[in-house]
Amino acid sequence: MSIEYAILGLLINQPMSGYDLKKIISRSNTFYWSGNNNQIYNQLISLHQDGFLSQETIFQENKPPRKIYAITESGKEKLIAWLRLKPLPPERKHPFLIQLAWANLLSESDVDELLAAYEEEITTQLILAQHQQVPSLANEIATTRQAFFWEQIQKNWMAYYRTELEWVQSIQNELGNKAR
Amino acid sequence: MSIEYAILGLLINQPMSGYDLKKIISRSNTFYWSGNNNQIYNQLISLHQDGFLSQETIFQENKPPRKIYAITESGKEKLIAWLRLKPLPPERKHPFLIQLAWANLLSESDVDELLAAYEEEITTQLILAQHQQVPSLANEIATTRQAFFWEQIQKNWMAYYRTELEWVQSIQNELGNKAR
DNA sequence: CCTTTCATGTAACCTGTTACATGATTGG
DNA sequence: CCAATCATGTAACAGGTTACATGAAAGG
Repeated sequence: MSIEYAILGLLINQPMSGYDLKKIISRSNTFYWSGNNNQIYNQLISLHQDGFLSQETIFQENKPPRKIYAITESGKEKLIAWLRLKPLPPERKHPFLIQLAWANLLSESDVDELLAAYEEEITTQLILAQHQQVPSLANEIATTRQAFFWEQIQKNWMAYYRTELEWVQSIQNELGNKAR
Repeated sequence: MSIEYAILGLLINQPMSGYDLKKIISRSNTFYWSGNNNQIYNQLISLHQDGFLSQETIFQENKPPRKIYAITESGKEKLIAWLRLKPLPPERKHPFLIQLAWANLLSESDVDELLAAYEEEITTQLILAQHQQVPSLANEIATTRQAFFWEQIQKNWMAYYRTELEWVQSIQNELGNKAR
């Protein structure tokens, strides 16, 4: 469960409410979660209970009160200990590959449509990734070192989608050269 | 839930038991599932109940009986209908990117270690993908058209890991050029 | 002797998703 | 007037994982 650490990391830059975290997480695609309530609010409560976060409630006029969470020393230690762990390999769920695996059951034109639809889908994702703003930079750049790492993350997503796009286009080319 | 369709697809090539499916699914990395019992056996039962699979029990000497499942006409229709659906974008879980996002909290040598560990991890995955055998080809090649699609799937995995590897190596280069 | 293979199945659990609920305020 | 924003929270469910259980046979 690394959403736990994404939360701790975001709270290093500045204290925030669950609502703020939810917005950042659901709007970025670096954090691949939907940013749903259940996970974030429950995670905050349990991190708070375990002393990794402190919490302060701020009452506002005409608006619901905000619960602001800040990371504690032990929270920081927990985060840093995790950061040093051997990285896990990335996981991919790729239902389109399952579709392709039995695409021989489809007509040529159906396959063409499938490939075109996938190409479009990835193109959209690539454009979204290009305009993706780095959340931490949106507020205050912590250090140039952090900015460097965030750049690398964005590069990773771009390279990922570009590879996927080139792949589907190469299939289209090969099919085009053979028959049509 | 596309494991459902992975099962239907595998059973198009030939009738099989849950045990056989489990082996194929857990040994290939095209199918990203662990191939655990719960999902496969339950899925088989529910597909059978809905008439998408037929089932026959074969008793053996000195071995437990096998339940052989075969795809029915309506199962084939279900599969083909799904194959024609607009493909979903691939999903990635990439905890290493979350680690990198706050890698500025680590020392330079810790970061170097992290990157080296990730590079090694991906290299291993790449080698595994190279030696990965296509399950359907292992038995009988259905058509050259299917063989073509399976090749593309393997290419996708290879390109995926190669991109990831080049990415991490480019970070190592940039860090190396700056400081050391 | 211990592990693996064959073959099916159950139980408990974790992660994550969608949908719902409240209730005031702002904007098109 | 309807939708979105602010802000927290609950409930139900889907998808997937690990671990356990059985019991015989084969292999190192």
